[in-house]
Amino acid sequence: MFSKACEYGIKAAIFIALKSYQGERVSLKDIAAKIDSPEAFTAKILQKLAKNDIVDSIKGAAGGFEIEKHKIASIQLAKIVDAIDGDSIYIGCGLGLNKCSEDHPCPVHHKFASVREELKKMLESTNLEELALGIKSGASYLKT
Amino acid sequence: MFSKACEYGIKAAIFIALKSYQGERVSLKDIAAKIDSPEAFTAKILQKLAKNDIVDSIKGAAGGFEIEKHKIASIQLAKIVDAIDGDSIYIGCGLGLNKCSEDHPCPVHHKFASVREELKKMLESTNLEELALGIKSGASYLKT
DNA sequence: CTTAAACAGGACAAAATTGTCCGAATTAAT
DNA sequence: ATTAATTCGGACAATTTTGTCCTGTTTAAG
Ligand code: FES
Ligand code: FES
Repeated sequence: MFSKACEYGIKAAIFIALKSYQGERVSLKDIAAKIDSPEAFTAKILQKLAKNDIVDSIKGAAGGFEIEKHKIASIQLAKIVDAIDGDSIYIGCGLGLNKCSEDHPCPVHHKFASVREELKKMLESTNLEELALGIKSGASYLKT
Repeated sequence: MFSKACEYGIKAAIFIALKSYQGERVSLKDIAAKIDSPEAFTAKILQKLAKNDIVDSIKGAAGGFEIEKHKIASIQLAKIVDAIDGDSIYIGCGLGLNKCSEDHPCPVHHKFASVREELKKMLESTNLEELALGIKSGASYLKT
């Protein structure tokens, strides 16, 4: 469904949000350990998140990643997915036609488009804050 | 969402169903041309569909692929997807945890699982016959 | 100022997916 | 029987995705 990069990106963002909520800045090493992801690969993904203004990266000793507290609740899952995987999941044809359209639909268009719309709505209506709270409360987990 | 292999597989199955409905057997070359897919790669996928008893393959001159008419309406999209991509799309965790479960859910589990369930229902409730009829009636297209 | 901790980013490597080629086997038609 | 049309399947190649490594830069602390 999502690429590995996107999975790591989502988990990393959640973890950073959680820590930022508690006023802590986290290092790459910490992130990778907590979400169980390859460190160097995760670094690339964090660069993308930083370039897309989803997380802030601070260089130098005592540096790391953080998200401004007031932004946490306003970052939707959709924004992260879009930053990493692009928008093909929202607008691409399920059977790989050049372009998904009502005028020239593939055989599964109508059925597929509604599921895709569900997914889109879900991603747009879910924000980092609620996801981070789930981790904090022990209701959900980032690994294993 | 689906792999390329799966996309080709679905389109191929629809085309074969359409022709079988009209009592015609189709060759690999024909299929690849009509669904706009690489021929040799499509051959591999058809072998998988044949091994999974979704299509029948007939060797030799005047050979090709077909689906028994009476089976067309009973072949669900889910069966094709499962044959080619496996069941990870149904049972895998959206964030890549080893195992999706209620007991140890990832942060998006509840939201994701319901979309996934929608997808599953869609795939299970859609059969080759209706898809083929869409093509036959000109309501949908297999390429461009 | 020096050092150590951290991110940035380019080059590289491994693995998975997608795609190609070709010889072998099968079958219908001549 | 021979030939031509066709699928089968193994080996290979290209591309994309995933993952690693190393050097450079930034910055806090001593
Ligand atoms: S045209 Fe295929 S999903 Fe819309
Ligand atoms: S645990 Fe992640 S989707 Fe169920």
